[in-house]
Amino acid sequence: MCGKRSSAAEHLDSDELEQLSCSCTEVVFSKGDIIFKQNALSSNIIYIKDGLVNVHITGPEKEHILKIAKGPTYLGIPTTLGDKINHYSATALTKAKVCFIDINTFKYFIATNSDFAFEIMVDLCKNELYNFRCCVNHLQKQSSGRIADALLFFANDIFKNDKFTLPLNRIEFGDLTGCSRENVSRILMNFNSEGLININGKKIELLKTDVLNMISQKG
DNA sequence: GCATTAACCACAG
DNA sequence: CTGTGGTTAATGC
Repeated sequence: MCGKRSSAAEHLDSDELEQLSCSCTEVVFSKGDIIFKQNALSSNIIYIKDGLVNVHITGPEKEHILKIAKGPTYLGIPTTLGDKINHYSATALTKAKVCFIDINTFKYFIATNSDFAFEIMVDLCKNELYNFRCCVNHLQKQSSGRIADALLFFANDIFKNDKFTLPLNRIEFGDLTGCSRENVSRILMNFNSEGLININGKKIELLKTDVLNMISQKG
């Protein structure tokens, strides 16, 4: 039985949980491992129990990081139910425990348990709202605002700490924020010399989150 | 015009 | 892989 259940799975009864654990395969991925790949066939619902995952897509020009997902969370419901092939890839950024849930079992729960289905819908809705926000931010904020956003995101949502080690290199951080790698370097160094952050390679400490918030909002 | 922003290129640790 | 400097193009006073 799964130790880390989703809020949706809280609505399953013991028979259903039994059924879920029977149709669920747990895999442990190491840092850098590909969990699923864009353009490949997908036939499982992915549930991250634990770990950080990079969700990225190859666009017409270059690679773009859609989001950094932290377990416990579902991943790839849109890419599994929305089409036969994956529209994006997922790569482990840390060691990650992942469950592959059989799609037919998942569909069966959706069909027979409305509380479960509702929780899944809420999850998908929150995701869509988040993506809408990301979309305007990327289009309307300038580079320093987007980078401040990303720093605050890692501190507040991922690590719950103002001091953390960035799990990305500068190129990937650029792919996440929509900046060139050179610009990422420069803006980070600027923040550093202005005393907003303390940076040592990938180790970052946010010193003035109030100013970073200002920069994030002003664009 | 002049300043700002940001991408691209090249080169050095 | 990173940081830096020069160049260039677009945009806004």
